[in-house]
Amino acid sequence: MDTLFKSKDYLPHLSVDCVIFGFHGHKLKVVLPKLKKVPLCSLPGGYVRAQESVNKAAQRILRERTGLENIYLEQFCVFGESDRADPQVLRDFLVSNNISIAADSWLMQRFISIGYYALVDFSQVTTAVGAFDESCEWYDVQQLPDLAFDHADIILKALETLRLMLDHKLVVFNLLPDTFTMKELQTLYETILDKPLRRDNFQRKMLSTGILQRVEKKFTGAANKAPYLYRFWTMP
Amino acid sequence: MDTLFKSKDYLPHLSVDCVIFGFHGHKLKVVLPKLKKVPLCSLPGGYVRAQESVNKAAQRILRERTGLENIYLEQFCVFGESDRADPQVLRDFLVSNNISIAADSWLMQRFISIGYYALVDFSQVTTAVGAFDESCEWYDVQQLPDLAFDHADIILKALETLRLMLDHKLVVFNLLPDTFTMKELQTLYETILDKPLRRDNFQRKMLSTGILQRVEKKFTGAANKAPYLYRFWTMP
DNA sequence: CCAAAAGTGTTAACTGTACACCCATGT
DNA sequence: ACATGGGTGTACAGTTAACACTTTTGG
Repeated sequence: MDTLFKSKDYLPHLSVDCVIFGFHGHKLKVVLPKLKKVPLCSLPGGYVRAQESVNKAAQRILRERTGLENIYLEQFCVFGESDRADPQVLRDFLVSNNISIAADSWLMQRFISIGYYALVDFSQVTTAVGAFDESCEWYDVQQLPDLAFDHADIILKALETLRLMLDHKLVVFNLLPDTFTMKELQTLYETILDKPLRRDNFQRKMLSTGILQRVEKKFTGAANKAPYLYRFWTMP
Repeated sequence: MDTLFKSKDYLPHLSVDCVIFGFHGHKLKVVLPKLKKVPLCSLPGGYVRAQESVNKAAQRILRERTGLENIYLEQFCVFGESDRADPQVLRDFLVSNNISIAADSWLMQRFISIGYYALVDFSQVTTAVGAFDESCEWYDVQQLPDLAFDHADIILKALETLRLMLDHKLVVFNLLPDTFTMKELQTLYETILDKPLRRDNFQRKMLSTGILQRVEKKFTGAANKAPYLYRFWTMP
């Protein structure tokens, strides 16, 4: 492990954790790697290189986990409690995986974590299993697995921030494919806010913002009127 | 300087900068220490102790600068560009003050700064001049002096965040004395938002929140109706 | 009585919500 | 034809913005 992460290459005591949100099957999801040999998941995270900006580090970590570039990414909170990472959890992980590192290694020290959340198009992502991961999968935000350290708190705080953002920034389009139906957009809003919205008024509200471009009709084969497909209006 | 800040006592590469907002004479102000011997101000800041939470560190720094406890304090952004602190500025400061520290001292390294903003009652604060400060004064936010590093950006970002917060959190009362007139509260809002508000509607809106307690009348000796004094309603 | 500033009543404009109906599509 | 779900017209309610009037104070 020390050979992978050399202390002089990274800033000590500082980590970046990413809450990667996706939307699939009417559910809000997050990417969580499962740690090898211990029954815990963690947030995809990493360290900041000595000459790398923190934002760039977050982008790099995200790229390593999802293969995606140019992703909507926002720093939302710093987690700086001195006891936020239970050392026993880390020890269990190291022992279970036969990893021995010096007790005074920089990896054994206290870490302050900078939390980022990313909004990605679920269909575009192929999660990458890291060196210390058994798997790396999408989990329903409402049914999170057991998480290491304070990572459940971090996800909760990210979700809170996302809800606040919905009101005054149009960011959720990053969670959808290029074109989508009004119904899909509404379901996404309902999922994030965890409350039902009126179909008719939602449609009007969205159209009134002027950021939706009606593209074409979507014929699903279902016995009903084919909905329009919309595209998020971006400057050409 | 090395004798004051021992590397093992603090987390390296990590600093906390506080934007301390106050309100006086119809102006929004911030506390800024002026550096000794160089024509620059900086933000009141400090480092995080090895076993101290980041929030606690911010509180401590604030206490050292203003003497106040239990202050409204909120972490708002991390500043993590690798080139955010111009090394020449730091060198000039050190040379001008005849401070010699090793080129590889932890203080000469790159720092990631965690930005906090504080809202304080101007009249309660007596600013404390630090060891490396020539002075420590209140400055008008609209007329900031020259600032070291990226500290002007940090103040701007803090102000933006404060404006956003105005809408959905009642925080500004921390900037006012215990009792105040409706006019003073309105002026504060106008100053932060940098736009005029209607006197009549503002009054109604504030009263409708139910958080204002009418206390007594304030006779100023002016040739007009004496305004009521209000108090921010806090649980007993 | 007048000027100045505080407080309140009233109305118009706007926004959000609910109910309705019409439209398109496949069985 | 009809069941299903998408799209839109409209009316009602609640909120916000604007104007006007009254009240209080000292000169």
